[in-house]
Amino acid sequence: MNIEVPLQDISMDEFLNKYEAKFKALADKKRLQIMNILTQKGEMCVCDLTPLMDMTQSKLSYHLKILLDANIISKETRGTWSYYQINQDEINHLLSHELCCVFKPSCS
Amino acid sequence: MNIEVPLQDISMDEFLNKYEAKFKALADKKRLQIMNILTQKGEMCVCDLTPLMDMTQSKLSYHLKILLDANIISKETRGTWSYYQINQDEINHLLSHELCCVFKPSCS
DNA sequence: GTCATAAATCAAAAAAAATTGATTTATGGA
DNA sequence: TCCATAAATCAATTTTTTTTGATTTATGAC
Repeated sequence: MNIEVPLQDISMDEFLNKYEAKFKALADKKRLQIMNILTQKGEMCVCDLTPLMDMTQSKLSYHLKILLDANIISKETRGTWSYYQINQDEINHLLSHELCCVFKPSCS
Repeated sequence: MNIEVPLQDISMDEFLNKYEAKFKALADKKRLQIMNILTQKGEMCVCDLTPLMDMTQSKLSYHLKILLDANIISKETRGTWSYYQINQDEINHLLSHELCCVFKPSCS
C-alpha cells in the first residue's frame, strides 16, 4: 500500500506550497500598501496604522495576520500594543533588488 | 469638481495595482508549477504541457492566460500550436536571485 | 469541402478569500 | 475593583477566483 514518490518531487511540492503562501500574502493591494508604510516608517502599532490605512481595526488585523503567517512581517507586543515591522531577511530572499525602498527597507 | 491628488500618490497607486496583479498571478501552486516546467523545458505548447500538469485543457488555458496577462510568460503561435515561455526580463525584475533555476531560466 | 486536432472562450457551479460588525481577551490606570 | 483602550477572533455575508464541461475558433491534412 506504499505509494512511492521521488524525494525530489516531495521537496519541490513543499517548496511550491511555501512560495504559494508567500505570493498569496503579497497578492493584495492593501497588504502591499501596509508593507510600503512599514518600509517607510519602520515599526508601527495597529492603532497608528489604522488611520493611515483608513480601514477598520478588524480588517487591518486580518491583513496583518496574513502577512505575519507568511513571515513577511514580524510582531512584537509591548504592553497593550502590538508593533509590526517588515521582516527584511524574508523580503530580500523573495523580491528583486528593484523593489528596494518600496517594500524593502534600508537596502543600498 | 476637481479632486486633487498629489502626483506621488497617483504613481504609487498605479505601482501597487501593477504589483498586485503580478503577485496574484504568482499566488497559485499550479501556476508556479507551470513556471517551473517552463523554466526547465523552455518553450512548450499547451498540448505538451497538459499531460505534464495533469489538468484539463481549459483549466490550463485559464492559468496560462493569467500568467500571460501579468506579463510573466509570453506566447508565440505557430500553426495550430501556441508556444509559451517564461518572460525572463519580467521575472528578473520581480524575483530575488535565490529563485534562480526554479522560476528563472538561464540565470548565472 | 470534411475531418481531426489545438487552443481559447463561455456560463454555471464550487471553492476560497475578504469584509462586516460584534464579541472576546488582555493590559494598564484610576 | 471598574473602566478605557488595544488588538485578536468569530460567524455571517459578500466578493473574487477557480473549476467544470460544453462550445467556438482556427489551422492544416485529406
